[in-house]
Amino acid sequence: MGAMAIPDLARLAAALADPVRAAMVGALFGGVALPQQELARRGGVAPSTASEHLARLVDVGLLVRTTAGRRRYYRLVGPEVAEALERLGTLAPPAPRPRTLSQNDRLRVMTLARTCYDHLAGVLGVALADVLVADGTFARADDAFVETNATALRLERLGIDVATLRTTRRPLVRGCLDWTERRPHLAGAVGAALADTFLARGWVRRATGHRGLHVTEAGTTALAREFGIDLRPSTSSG
Amino acid sequence: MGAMAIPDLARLAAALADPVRAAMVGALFGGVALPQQELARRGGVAPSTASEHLARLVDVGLLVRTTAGRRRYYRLVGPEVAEALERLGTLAPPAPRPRTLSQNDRLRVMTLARTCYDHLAGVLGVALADVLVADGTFARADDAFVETNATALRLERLGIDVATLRTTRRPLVRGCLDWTERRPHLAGAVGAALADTFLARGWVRRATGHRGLHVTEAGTTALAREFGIDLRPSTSSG
DNA sequence: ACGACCGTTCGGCCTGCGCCGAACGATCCG
DNA sequence: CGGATCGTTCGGCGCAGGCCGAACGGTCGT
Repeated sequence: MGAMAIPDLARLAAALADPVRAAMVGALFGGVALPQQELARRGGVAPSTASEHLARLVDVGLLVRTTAGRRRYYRLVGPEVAEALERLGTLAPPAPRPRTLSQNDRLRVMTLARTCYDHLAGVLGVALADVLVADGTFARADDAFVETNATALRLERLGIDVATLRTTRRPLVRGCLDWTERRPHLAGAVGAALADTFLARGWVRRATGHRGLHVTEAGTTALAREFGIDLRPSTSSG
Repeated sequence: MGAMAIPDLARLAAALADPVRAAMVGALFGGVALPQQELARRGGVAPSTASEHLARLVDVGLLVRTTAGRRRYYRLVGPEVAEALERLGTLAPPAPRPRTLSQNDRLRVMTLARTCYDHLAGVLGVALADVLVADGTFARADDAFVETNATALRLERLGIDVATLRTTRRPLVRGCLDWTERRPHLAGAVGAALADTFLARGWVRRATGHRGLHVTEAGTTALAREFGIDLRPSTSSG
C-alpha cells in the first residue's frame, strides 16, 4: 500500500520544504562551509531554531557538520547535492513573478553569473560552456560534456593542467543543468578549475551574502578577448 | 534577507514533502495518466483530501490534469519531472533500513526492473545501457549517452526505427541517473522505444499497483540471447 | 428526466512543527 | 579562573495544513 516509489522522497523533500532550510541550503550552494551563527542569520531565525533546522538537514544527509573550536561549520555533502537541486530548480517556474526592486537586482546578478557549488553557472556559465564546445575543447552529448583530443591542450592555455585534475576521484567534466538558462554548464573537476581560474585572475568577484558573482571590468575585456563572450543584456529581459 | 537562492525550491519541495503527495507522484512515475479516484486510493485518503493534494501538485507544475467525461486524469507534466526526481532519489539513502517482508519483495522487484516514466530502469535498465554501450550502439559521456554511427543500424535489428524517433521533438537519447544503481540508464525517445519493444515482445510485464516490471520466462532467455544479460542475483547484494 | 457516480469546495477538527527564550555545556580569552 | 561566545536541548506557544464528512455541480447510464 505504502507505495514507496522513490525511497524516502517525501522525507528528503520535507527537509527542503521549509523556506528557512531552503535558504540555508541555498547559502551553501557556493560549496563553502559556514558556521551555525551565519546560517541562522541568513535564515532569519534564532540560533536555537537554526540548530534544529541544521540538525534535520544533516540527518537527512544533505549537509555535513565539522567542528572547529567552539564553532560548527556546515557544508553541502558534495557537488551532487547542488547539481541535483539545481536540476530540480529547472522544473519549477516558467515565468517568475514580479519581485521587489532589491530582489530584482539580486536576481539579475544571479542569472548573469553565480556559482553552483564550486563551478560557474548562470548566463556566464552557459556561455562559457557553449564557447568551449564550439572551439572543440569539449564535445556535447545531450546535457553532458565529453573530452576530446583537444581538451588537454586547450585547457593548458588557460593554465589548467588536466593531468593534475585526473588525480582526483572526481569525474573530469560533468554537465549540470542550469536553473535559469535551462541548458547545461560545466561542472566536475574542470568546472571547479575554471571557476578557480576566473576568480584567481580577477575576472569575477564573489558577491557578499549570496552566491552571485560580479564580472569585473578586467573580466569583461578578458572574456571578450579570450572567449568572445559579451554579457551585456542586449537581447535579454528589459 | 529572503535569500531566494533556488527560485521557489521550498515551494516545490513542500509539494513533494507530504507522504500522500509523494505516493501520488510515485504512482504516476510510469508515465500513465490515472483518475483522481485511483490516486486517492493509492494515497489512502478520502476523495476530498486527494482533490486538495492533486490541486496543489498541479498548481506547482508537476502534474497536468485532463478531463475525460466525468473523470479527471492526472499525469506527470513530462519525462523531465520523473528524471529530476529520480536523480533526487539518488541523494538520499545509501543503506536502506530493514523492511517488512512484503515491502522487501516489492523492493526487490523494483530494484530489478521497473519503469521510470516511460523507459526501463533498475538493474535491467542499467545493464541494458551497459550492453548497448559495450557493443557500440551508443557511446557514454559521463552520465549521458551519445549517438554513434552504428546507432541506427543496431537499433533497427531490435525493430526500432531511429528516423521515426527523430520526428518527435524529444531528444533521441538521454541519460537518467538510476535511483537504485546510482548509474545512468537510457531515457529519451530511444529509452521509451526500448521499453515499448520489451513490453510488446512480452519480455517484461507490468506489475499491478506499482511501476515494477516482471521479467517473463521468455524475457529471461531473450535477454540472455540478445544481450547476454543475466539478471540472477549472483554477485549482487548479499 | 432521474439516479448513480465522479470530483470539487467548504467548514471544522486536530496534529505537526516552526518559533522563541531560558538554561546548560563547551570553548576560547584575558 | 571568570566572563564572553557559540551552540544545543527543553518547554511552551501558535499557526499552517492535512484530514474528514456534508453539500453541490457535472456527466453518464437508462
